[in-house]
Amino acid sequence: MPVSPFRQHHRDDDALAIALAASDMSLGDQSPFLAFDDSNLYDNSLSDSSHMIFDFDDPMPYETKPLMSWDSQDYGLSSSVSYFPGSPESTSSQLDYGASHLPPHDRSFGSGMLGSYNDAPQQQMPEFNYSHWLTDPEIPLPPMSSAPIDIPFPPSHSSAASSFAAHSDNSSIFPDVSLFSPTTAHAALQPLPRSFSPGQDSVMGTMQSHTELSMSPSDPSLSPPMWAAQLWASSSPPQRPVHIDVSPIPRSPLADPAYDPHATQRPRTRTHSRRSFPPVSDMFQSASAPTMSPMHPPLSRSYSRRAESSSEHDDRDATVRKKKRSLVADEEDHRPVDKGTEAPSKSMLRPPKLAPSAWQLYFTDWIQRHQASNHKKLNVAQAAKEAGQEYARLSSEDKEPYRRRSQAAKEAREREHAAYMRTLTPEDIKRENAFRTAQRKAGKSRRGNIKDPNAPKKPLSAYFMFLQRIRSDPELVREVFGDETETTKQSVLAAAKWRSMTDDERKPFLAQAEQEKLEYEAARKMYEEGTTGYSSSINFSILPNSPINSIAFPSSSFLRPVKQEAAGSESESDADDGADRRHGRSLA
DNA sequence: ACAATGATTGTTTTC
DNA sequence: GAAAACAATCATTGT
Repeated sequence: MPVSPFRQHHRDDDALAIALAASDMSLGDQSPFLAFDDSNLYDNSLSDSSHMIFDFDDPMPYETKPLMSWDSQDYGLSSSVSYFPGSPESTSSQLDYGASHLPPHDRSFGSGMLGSYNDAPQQQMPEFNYSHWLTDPEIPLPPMSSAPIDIPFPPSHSSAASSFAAHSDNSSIFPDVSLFSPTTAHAALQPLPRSFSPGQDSVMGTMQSHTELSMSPSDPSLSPPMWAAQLWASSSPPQRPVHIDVSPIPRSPLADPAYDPHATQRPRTRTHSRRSFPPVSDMFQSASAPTMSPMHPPLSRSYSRRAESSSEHDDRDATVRKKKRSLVADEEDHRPVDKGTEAPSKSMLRPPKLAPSAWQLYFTDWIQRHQASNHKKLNVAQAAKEAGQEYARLSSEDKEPYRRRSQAAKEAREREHAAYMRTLTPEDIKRENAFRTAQRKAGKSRRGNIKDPNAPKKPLSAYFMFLQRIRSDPELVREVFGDETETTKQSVLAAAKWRSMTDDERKPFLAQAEQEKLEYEAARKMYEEGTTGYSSSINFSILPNSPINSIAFPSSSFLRPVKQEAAGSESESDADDGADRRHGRSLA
């Protein structure tokens, strides 16, 4: 049944609070690569780059060493934090994440770890073999270079008044819309075409008055997403001016759950990128970043097996389950495309490797232990079998240290990966997706495209809004899905329900979708113009407390032959009567 | 192709 | 070859 809009206005605040909380949480996202600003970069505060996203166990970094001005410094650092899978004893010491990450440099070095496993002379730096696994969440972080922008909570007036205002206004295009989203509720106060910030000092105010700034939208009529509007609008009372030139990161924490004040202000263009962050670029260039330079053709052995697999090995038919691969001559490999616009023949991405699982940590320990006591070469398959059996026999407590190390590594890797993804320019992503698309079309891979984490998310369609609505309400779940728990079958049921609904019943969802689409378009436009620091990857409609949950749902009772057929009514306002009435009821 | 969902299935990771 | 993490898959509609 319809939910009172009264609740909803509190939800507006809730949504903001959630978003703030999310942004707050992301403060903990302490990847060193997020700490960039120019000063940091140039005064070699890379000191913390011990959270390596480099793949040191690859031969290449050594070969390319001369390209890296920071190498010696960082190598030293990395070794100091390199994690050594030592004995179980040393392992358990890892429980203390404080300083315990420092490896016992004694026998670990001597045994040469897995490096010596193959008698190859890669003792050059055996300790780097696992540095990419290294994760130490507690390595001291560099001082924050920029303070986060204070985002005030929305003023209380944004609550009750707005939706009522919208309701009393029948000329509104989407009469019901204010009920559905926090952004739309605010939109009621500040409709799209209007100047959305009362403060002259607001970011957008500044931008609009300096349209020639590279960071400002070229189209002054362009409105930001409503959430953004609210953001600055709500800062009115004690006006807290936010100038673009003051804040290096003109993005809204509210807007982006992944917001991180330490975050790199991601360069929008390649050239800008290279110019602004040479050390970073070099770093990524050498290890994790897309290989840009034609001087460095793809290596025969990639840095990352994962990356490699996404490129060179994508022709494994195993990855293609149902595609009937047309056996057309594979002509795409004949020309090593580097046109930029065309699909490259290889993936340029070098994301950080996966963190080792508890098992993997155990296994490397195992290998090392056996290597120390047994000079014969081990058969890896045999070793895995034996170690696997031993691992299976371990008690939960015995596994715990490994689990914890794995967990720490995983978290760090996650941060690294997120940081890495944020460093990708739209061009990088375009190129990679072109590659993946080509691979898919050739039947060589099924991997999906990657998404720009900085770009605004596509809005949900009306039907998906509808799905959200159902999933958000256990009662509706029961009503529509019955006992069906499989999501795919639920989709079928929901689709049937959707099809059975009248236009009037769909109206609120359509309106909501329409509204979010507008906001998305605005956000996208800003993003594409490179003006945005705020990219909302947040989708308000899916937040737990989203007002979408309050959309009146056409319950079975509602579906009974209702007289409100309003058949011929094609005008917006007429067609919305049903929804209005429903909300009206709940209001009364 | 992608938005959400989550159980299931297949792939990747280490040597 | 091991175990576990990761990622694709499915089913839907609308853009």
